[in-house]
Amino acid sequence: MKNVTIKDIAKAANVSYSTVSRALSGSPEISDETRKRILQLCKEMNYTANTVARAMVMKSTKLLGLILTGVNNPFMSELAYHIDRQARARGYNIVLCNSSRNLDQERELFELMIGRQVDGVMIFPAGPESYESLRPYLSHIPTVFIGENLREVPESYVSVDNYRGAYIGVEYLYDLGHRDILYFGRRRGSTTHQLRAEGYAAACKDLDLTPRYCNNAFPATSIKYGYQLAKQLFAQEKNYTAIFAATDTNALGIMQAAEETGLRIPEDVSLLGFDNIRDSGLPRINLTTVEQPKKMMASVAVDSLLDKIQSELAGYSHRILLPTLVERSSCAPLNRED
Amino acid sequence: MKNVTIKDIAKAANVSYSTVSRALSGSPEISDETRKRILQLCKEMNYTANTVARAMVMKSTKLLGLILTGVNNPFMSELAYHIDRQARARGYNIVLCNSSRNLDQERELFELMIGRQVDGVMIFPAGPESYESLRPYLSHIPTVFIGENLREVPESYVSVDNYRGAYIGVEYLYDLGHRDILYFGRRRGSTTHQLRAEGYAAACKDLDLTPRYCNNAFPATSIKYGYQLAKQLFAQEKNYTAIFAATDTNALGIMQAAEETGLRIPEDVSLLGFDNIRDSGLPRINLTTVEQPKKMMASVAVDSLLDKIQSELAGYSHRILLPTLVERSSCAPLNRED
DNA sequence: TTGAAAGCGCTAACAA
DNA sequence: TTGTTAGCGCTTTCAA
Repeated sequence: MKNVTIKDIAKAANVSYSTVSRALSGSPEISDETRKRILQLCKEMNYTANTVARAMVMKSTKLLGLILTGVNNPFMSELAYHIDRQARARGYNIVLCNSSRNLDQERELFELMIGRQVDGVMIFPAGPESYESLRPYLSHIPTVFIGENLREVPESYVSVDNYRGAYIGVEYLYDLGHRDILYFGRRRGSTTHQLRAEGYAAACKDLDLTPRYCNNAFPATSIKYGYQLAKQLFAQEKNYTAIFAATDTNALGIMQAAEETGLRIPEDVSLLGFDNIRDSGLPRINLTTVEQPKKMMASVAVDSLLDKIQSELAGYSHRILLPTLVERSSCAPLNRED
Repeated sequence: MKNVTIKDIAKAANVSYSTVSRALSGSPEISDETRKRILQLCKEMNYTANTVARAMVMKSTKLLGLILTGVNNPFMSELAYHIDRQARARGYNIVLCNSSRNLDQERELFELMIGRQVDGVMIFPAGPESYESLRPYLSHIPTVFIGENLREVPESYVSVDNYRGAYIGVEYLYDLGHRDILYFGRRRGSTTHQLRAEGYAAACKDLDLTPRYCNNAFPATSIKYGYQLAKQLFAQEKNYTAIFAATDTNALGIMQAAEETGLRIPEDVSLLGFDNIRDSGLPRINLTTVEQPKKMMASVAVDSLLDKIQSELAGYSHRILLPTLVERSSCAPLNRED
């Protein structure tokens, strides 16, 4: 079970162990002949370099922390997948942790990451308070936030232009003929949601539409909460022809409530989502939605982080990606009789 | 940016650094007074223990490798979530990697894990060949396989009783009145699938049913392949009243094809899945299915691995969990007129 | 081109 | 109860 070390190789090759190190690291200060001989020996003796020992002297673990609120969430699991691929291509591995949207845990995880000497961390924050809560650590370790817009905060993040996404969504519905568009699931205490609501409001203003809201007082966004909210909504009089859901999970909840209520989508009401999670493309669901480009976000997140690590520069960057509309079949043109 | 070390604390406290180490590790060979003083100082000076250095002398990184074919898959992302929670509760962290079902990458990943000195690895194998392919490493590092049954192979694994699951599924359909049950998506080259097919066949035999198969010649299981296969199937004459899909993703593909064909589920044909992935519980989908208990699998996987790590024992264990039926609305009773 | 030796931050055996 | 010291496996000066 004991692994063979550089010393074992040195002994076998009858050289000093610094020579072996040189052979392995591809240093030029070594003769071709000895290098070959040593490399050959390494293969034969089944040598695997000890990354931990190397990390200790190099002061770099080639490890990146990834803190998510939960990988089980389909949006995040896709993100995680792409982040792993991108990081690996750049020679790094991922230490994955879930905060369960809990600020205390989140802080604990950050300390853990620091103790583990990861070279940097990517974090999908538990909430808008995360920044304040994590601030003491941010000067100790390169960090990039993902997903949430931190706005004026002087830390790196990558996210989608949520304002613009909502704006695009309203335009799409408008072009389909809709004039009464309900914004469903507005939630306080989330910058992301705040920005989406602002984009919606702006588009309404520009297109001369009356904004209507169905606010989400629940502490989070989920299918269940979306469902409960929609049940209440459908019990009231309907003064809209289209619903713009703040998130796809909300939209999924709406679908369920609609089905039970006998409301047909898109015949009786059009439904537009935001995020384009995996579920939205499923048969029978086919939700038209504003997409967050997850693969791109992952790629940009890793790149930003590595830039930050390598440059030693204490600056920060805000990378805002443009969302696009993914057309499926939950929105229909409105034949207005006016 | 430079982190404070045990030496800095020692200097500040005016003690030797082994004393600091003792204070930190909760050793009894130290006076309460100095311990308190040191701990206080650590807090003030913002000391975080360097896990890498500790790992080096302790010969344990408290890191567990997790190799999946892809976290973006909903089944695996749930598994990963629970594995992280369970591992963390036991003081370990997860290094996550995706093999993309590629044997070469899988092998590379394994070497990487060994180099990183992880204490053990959990792997959802790329295929049934994985065991042979990874064999050379298995003696170097405690490993447990997840998901796939390896049958007679002398390595630890945790999986669901796929044979029994299929059997239960047929019984359920039988109790609903179905006598003509098609097994959809049988695939060679996967022990898991093989076992499910065997369970199906055995149940048919015991219940005096004629087994019917719709084989999957595609290299993997996915919604897309399920859809393509189902399209072919629905073009032929229908000699069954229920379809038992080998996996939920297959079932999802069937749903899509059925929709296009005008076949109603469950009115025209009942549909039963296997796995209970997250999507199956979505509104409008509501797939009745045989569940793999993911949380339990995660928990058992972590426990088995830690047992193996701690006991130093070179044995292995096969943990087979019992699947259960999750009833939703894709299966209907059959009113037979016989 | 190679070897000797220091040191990364920590634990633990041994001395005091 | 505390200090001294060796050593984990590696990289990297500095000498030879």
